[in-house]
Amino acid sequence: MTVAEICVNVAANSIDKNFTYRIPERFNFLTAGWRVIVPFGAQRVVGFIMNVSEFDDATKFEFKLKEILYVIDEEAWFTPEMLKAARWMAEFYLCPLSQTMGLFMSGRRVKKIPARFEKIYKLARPFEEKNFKNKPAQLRFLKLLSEHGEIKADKKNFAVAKILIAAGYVSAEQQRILRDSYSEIKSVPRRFELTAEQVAAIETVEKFLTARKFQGFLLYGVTGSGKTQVYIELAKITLRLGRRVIILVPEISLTSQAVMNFKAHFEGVAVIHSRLTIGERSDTFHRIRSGKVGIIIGARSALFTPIDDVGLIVVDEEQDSSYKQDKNAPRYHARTVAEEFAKFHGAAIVFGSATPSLENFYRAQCGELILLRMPRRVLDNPLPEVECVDMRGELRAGNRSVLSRALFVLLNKTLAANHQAILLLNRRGWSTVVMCRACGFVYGCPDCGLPMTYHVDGKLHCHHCEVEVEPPKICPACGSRHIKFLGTGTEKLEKALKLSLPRAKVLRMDRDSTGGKFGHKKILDAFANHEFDILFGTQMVAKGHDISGVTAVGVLSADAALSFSNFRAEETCFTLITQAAGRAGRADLPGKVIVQAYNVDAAAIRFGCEQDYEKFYANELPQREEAFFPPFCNLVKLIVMNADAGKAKDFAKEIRIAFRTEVAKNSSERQEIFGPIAAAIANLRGVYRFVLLIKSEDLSSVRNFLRAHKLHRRDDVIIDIDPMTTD
DNA sequence: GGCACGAGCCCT
DNA sequence: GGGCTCGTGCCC
Repeated sequence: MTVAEICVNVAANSIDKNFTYRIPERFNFLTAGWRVIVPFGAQRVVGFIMNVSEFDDATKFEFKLKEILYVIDEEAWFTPEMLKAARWMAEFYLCPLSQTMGLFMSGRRVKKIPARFEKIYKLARPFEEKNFKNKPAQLRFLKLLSEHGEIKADKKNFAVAKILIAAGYVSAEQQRILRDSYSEIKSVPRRFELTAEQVAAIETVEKFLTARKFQGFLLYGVTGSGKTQVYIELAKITLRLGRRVIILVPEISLTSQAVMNFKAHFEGVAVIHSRLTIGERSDTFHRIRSGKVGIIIGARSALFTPIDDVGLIVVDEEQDSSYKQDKNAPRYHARTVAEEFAKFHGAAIVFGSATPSLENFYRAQCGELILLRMPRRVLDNPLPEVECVDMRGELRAGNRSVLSRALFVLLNKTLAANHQAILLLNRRGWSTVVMCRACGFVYGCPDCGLPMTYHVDGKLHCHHCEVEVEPPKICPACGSRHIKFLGTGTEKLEKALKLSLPRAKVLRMDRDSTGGKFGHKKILDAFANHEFDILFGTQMVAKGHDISGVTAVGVLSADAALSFSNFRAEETCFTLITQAAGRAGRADLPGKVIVQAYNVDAAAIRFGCEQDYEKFYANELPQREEAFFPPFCNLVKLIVMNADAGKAKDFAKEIRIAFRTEVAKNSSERQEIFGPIAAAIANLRGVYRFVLLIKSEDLSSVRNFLRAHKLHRRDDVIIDIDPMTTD
């Protein structure tokens, strides 16, 4: 009798084991990696074969064995490397195996189902409250429905909805989820003379590529030092060896740029990211499987492309926090996962950055990663000159504008010379805070409580949950009419620029102005063609593009990031300044940068203006060690949730006590736990959230603890390994 | 996720 | 007593 160990594709934290099914004789070809349909309870679900084994026909199992019903594909969907990777991820991030397997299918969807649907409930006919006197849950649900119009089906509302559907009050519909499309980009190769440093970097990596041996590298090259050209040369070598290449960029918006660079040199380039349509994705997968593609470019989900024999993985701008999936499970860091995948494949992994993450630079110092330095710009272009402006001085001098006098002068000079400028202001919208002058009440999002931003459309937007509401005319707390709109976002900056530089053609780039297909690309192309003089916007204006006419850069509110009580605040601030400054003067024109800040003495601002990463690193590292933060510890964040604040807090305290007695006391390594404290989002749609923070030198004992208490199987606890924030 | 089961609750 | 609600635990 042949038996398969199967991971059922059911989205439930409570399932953390595989199930055994008999393989009928007609499916005797099945091996690990195939996708099948199996009976599961009363349902039929998709299952992934993890393992196949033989048993004596007389062998009795403790349970009644069921049979595999159907086979989905014509070949195994998962390669052995993919199975290994999914298993490793589920263990490392303490999430269900089906979830990490799902990543390799771009979600849990199965190929043969042509489109993606979600079940929603709608009100079918009006209801009267008096008819539901003894049915509080039904009434609550009906009220929610009439409020929101429609509600997504989930585990909690299933039972109530079923009753109401039977009674005719509610109808259920399958709603199709549609996605954006992506099309082809063409470009012409540019000839490059490699610098000595580029050649040295390429030769170092090449040794490991030809040996097909795993090794990690940190390509530390200043902005404009030609990192992309190194990636391209390494890709050529890898393809010559008959192996594949994965190029990761932090965001989907940066794929166009990367694709353009690579298409100039290679035929088989595929783009994979989460916004491809279903048809495009399956076409791309088909191209990859048929061996026509050697290079995959994309955001973090490109790691999960069905591809075998990977020889090189590049993680460009490796310090970027977009590589961490924070909002939903599995909360993985693409940097960590990419490196583990490289190990499975015997591949080289190259982390590239002008401002490496402290974690990786530390590892390079320790010799764990091989450090490849490129301290000079190509063609010996000079780094731009940076001037820091103290905005307190501007106020004292009577300048209340968002632009300092120095920046105003620089912009005028730049315009007069017919050059271009980039301004960075890392906040969207018009006003960043809406506050009552009488009592200090700050208007928060009805869902998550975070401060709401006023936009020119006249509404308050929550930048966290996309909620929009009308701004209050009177203060909801004290009734005062003195509502004040504070802080400056990109929309207000736009007006300020148009007023003070009326002849300049200005172009705003932020999440609100980059909607639709190729929103980013259209804006950057228009700017590169010099249809505009000043490009301004959020951090996306500072990321990885190379526009030759830009000689001036302004960083407004450079110290804004420092106001967050995050141990990475200094690093984020430093990186932003350096990356923005790097946009200036990349061609033969010298660049000039003005950094505006209040807190001009902060180390991040000082070293940022000097564009000196290593000084910043030398200053920051001892502080991390002193405070026992990464790279000196591993962080694990637990968010404990409950509609009852007391219950959530009590449970969190129980966990803390257990951790201290079971782990902290018995470990020879340093193990600490802090909290519970209210989470940054202290209340999400009526559910209270408390944070416990674990700092550990030995993650495995932390994982054992979490498993022993089955915390990873609960729906009221979020486990975030290597979180980006500590609240 | 979906479903059965059963303890507890209100109704007539 | 009976029907309904809602939480719990199982599914090879």
